[in-house]
Amino acid sequence: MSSFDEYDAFEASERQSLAARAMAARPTPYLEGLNTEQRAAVEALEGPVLMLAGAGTGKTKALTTRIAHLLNTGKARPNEILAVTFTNKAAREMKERVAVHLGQTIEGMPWMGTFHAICVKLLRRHAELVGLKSNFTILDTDDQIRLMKQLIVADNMDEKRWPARQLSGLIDGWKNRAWTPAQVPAADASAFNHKGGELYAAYQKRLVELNAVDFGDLLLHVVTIFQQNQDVLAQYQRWFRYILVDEYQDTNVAQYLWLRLLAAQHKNICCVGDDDQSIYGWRGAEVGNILRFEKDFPGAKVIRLEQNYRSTPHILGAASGVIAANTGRLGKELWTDRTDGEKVRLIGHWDGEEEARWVGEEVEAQQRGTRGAAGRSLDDMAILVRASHQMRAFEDRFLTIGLPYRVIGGPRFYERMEIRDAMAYFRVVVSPEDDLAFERIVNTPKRGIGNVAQQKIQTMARENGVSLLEGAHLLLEAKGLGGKAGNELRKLLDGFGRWRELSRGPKITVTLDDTDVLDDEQAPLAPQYGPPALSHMELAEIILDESGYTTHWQNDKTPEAPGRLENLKELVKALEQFENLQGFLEHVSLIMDREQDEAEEKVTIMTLHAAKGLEYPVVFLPGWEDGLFPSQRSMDESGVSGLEEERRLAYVGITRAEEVCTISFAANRRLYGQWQSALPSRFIDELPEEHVEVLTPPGLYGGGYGAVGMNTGNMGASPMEQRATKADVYNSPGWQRMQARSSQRPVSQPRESRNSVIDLQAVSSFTQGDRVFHQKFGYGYVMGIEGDKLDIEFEKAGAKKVVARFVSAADRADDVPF
DNA sequence: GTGGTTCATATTTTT
DNA sequence: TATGAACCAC
Repeated sequence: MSSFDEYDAFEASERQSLAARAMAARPTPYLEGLNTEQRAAVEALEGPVLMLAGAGTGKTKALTTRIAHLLNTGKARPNEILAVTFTNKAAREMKERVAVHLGQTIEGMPWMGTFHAICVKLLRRHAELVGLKSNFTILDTDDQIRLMKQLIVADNMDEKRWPARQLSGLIDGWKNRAWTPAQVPAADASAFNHKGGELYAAYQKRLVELNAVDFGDLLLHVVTIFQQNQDVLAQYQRWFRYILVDEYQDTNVAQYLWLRLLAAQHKNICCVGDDDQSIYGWRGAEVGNILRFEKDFPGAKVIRLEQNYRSTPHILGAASGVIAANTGRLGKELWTDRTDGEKVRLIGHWDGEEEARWVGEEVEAQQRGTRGAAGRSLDDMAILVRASHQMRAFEDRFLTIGLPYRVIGGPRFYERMEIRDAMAYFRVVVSPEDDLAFERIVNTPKRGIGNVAQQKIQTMARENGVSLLEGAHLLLEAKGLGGKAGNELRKLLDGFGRWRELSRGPKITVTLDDTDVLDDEQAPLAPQYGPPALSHMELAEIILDESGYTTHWQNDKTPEAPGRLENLKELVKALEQFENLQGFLEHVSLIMDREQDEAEEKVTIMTLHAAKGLEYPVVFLPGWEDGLFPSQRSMDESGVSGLEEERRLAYVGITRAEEVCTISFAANRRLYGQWQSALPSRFIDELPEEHVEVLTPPGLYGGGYGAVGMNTGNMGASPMEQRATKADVYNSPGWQRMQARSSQRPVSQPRESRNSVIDLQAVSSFTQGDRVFHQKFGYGYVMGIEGDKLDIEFEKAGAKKVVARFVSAADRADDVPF
């Protein structure tokens, strides 16, 4: 603690001369090539700064140049700058680019990283202040849910009616708001069968017992420590002279509090963000944080970066037109001095498969080169969807035409079952008291240690107040488990004993020097053993082999098995970069991504969320249908703010495109095995006409069909009816295919919420015996009417009482579109 | 304790 | 449709 005061005193005078000298002596080549606003953002080093940086305006450039400038002018040493990002990727990129600006690699910027990585570092130093030991483990979502399930069962609750997933979501939400169990408002705590608050408290207690934290805890604990220990907070407040935050619009309350506490001393905080790109409200991000910045930090400079270096004017115009419909924006309009480029292209299709087929052909056309233009690389094209299930149509299509593609998202490397299993083995070897890991693999692969045996282990462990592994030892000693289970457990325990021996060399005695510096890479853990005779990679292989885990997948006949073995090999290879298993496990919990470098050119398919921050020359935005995008669920759950977040997602999507942006929609789509029809997205109505070119879909003549949706406010009649004749549709290849699949013919199905005309008809016109359709229950007949409720006998779902407006008439005409 | 069956369920996701 | 979890029969 005192080291800080000394440091301050020592530095105070020296710093000034240092800065003066640096300014005078060091050139600032990195300032060249910045525009006026970027330069202002870089040079406003003192005091709070809000950098409102629109898409493609050189935000990262400004941010990294600012850091370079801080260092170059001697305002701060590398270890006095706190620079936070959300993803490891962003942190990595930032480090690299700062180094480029300075023309040298920067020696240790230990406080540049994700919120979580920085919090781990802080928490390991001060763990004891929240009842943890500094070697706490970080649980993944899997562990978290298993733990909660145990608590729910222990509370005699029906785990089916009250799923652990839901509790986990609830508690995560509370942690995002920086609520400890004691701080959860009564109204919220009574959620989850009035047990939410209690279960949260029980969960936190259990975590401390396990010396474990979940992701939310990383921030929550650090905020708690700061709030309850003025002296600790004061250290860091003084230490971090300059704070920079990326993607500020994505911060949640806990992160906001964390930043506000740390910035309170020097107030040199620079937050960069774009309220128009706030798309993570559903996971706790508070747009309010960015909207409120000037109030939180009086005298803040607000700098807007609006000159866009990415996209053509038409693309920007289309994006601006859409986002303009949102309210409560900080206000910002992208512009460019470019004058080239084609309009945003809009095209409607008969169904999702036709849409996929068209996109496939378009990708191939772009690859070959169109209208004399040079062909493009597949790497330069991306298909951005709202929900991952939309990817399938494209994958299917691309597989059949042999178009190479890559899917971003889906289960990450470290989230895969086999990787988690393998890591659980490592965890037990490294920390024998890791009960959750032990539980995970005690019977994986199947070795006959089932529920009953596991219960016995649990009981033994609990009665003696020891870990499960220790409990298992006691159980065998007490001869409490015989037969196959006993034998197998014996073998497993012997294995763990052996592996643990192998994992460490001879015991040596070392005194832990209690350093209090803040600039080391990580808090050193005292080594108590010499170097082992075996490399940790060899050890990992031995563990996986001897435990029978490798064999398990070798014997597995499912098509995924070879891939899983491949992943296990990858895992062992990944160990190479770490000194030992422990080091690996400590880091890996925070690094879930592991992008493999691919040589082959591929089109990218991903969600709009995953695309934030990326850019592609050619972008396809399929599935712009009301209910899908904007998503019905968002609108149902969050009303107008949900719709506005969807709109921001549309904005993010369009602004990913550099040269060519193509929006499309389909009139019919198969969802959960049922055909659904939909109207073009309301966002399509919001595209300014002058920036859009309507393409004619294949198989249709007369054009107009693709123009649907350009007129706003069309109620009742399907846009298709307005613009396309039935003959157009019947002649389209999509329709003909549809005829062939008579069993799965699409049904026109009015949606519930948007079209009030249909709703009114529905309420007023049902009589007994009517054939009706319900979104969830399918077809049925009205058996009785009670006010606005109908008794319906559904063909599949049986008898239900349903509110009339959720049901539509299903006469024969409804079996055919229009 | 395992394996096959049925049943419900169905955004967006980083750390 | 298709996936995962829960349940029941061996």
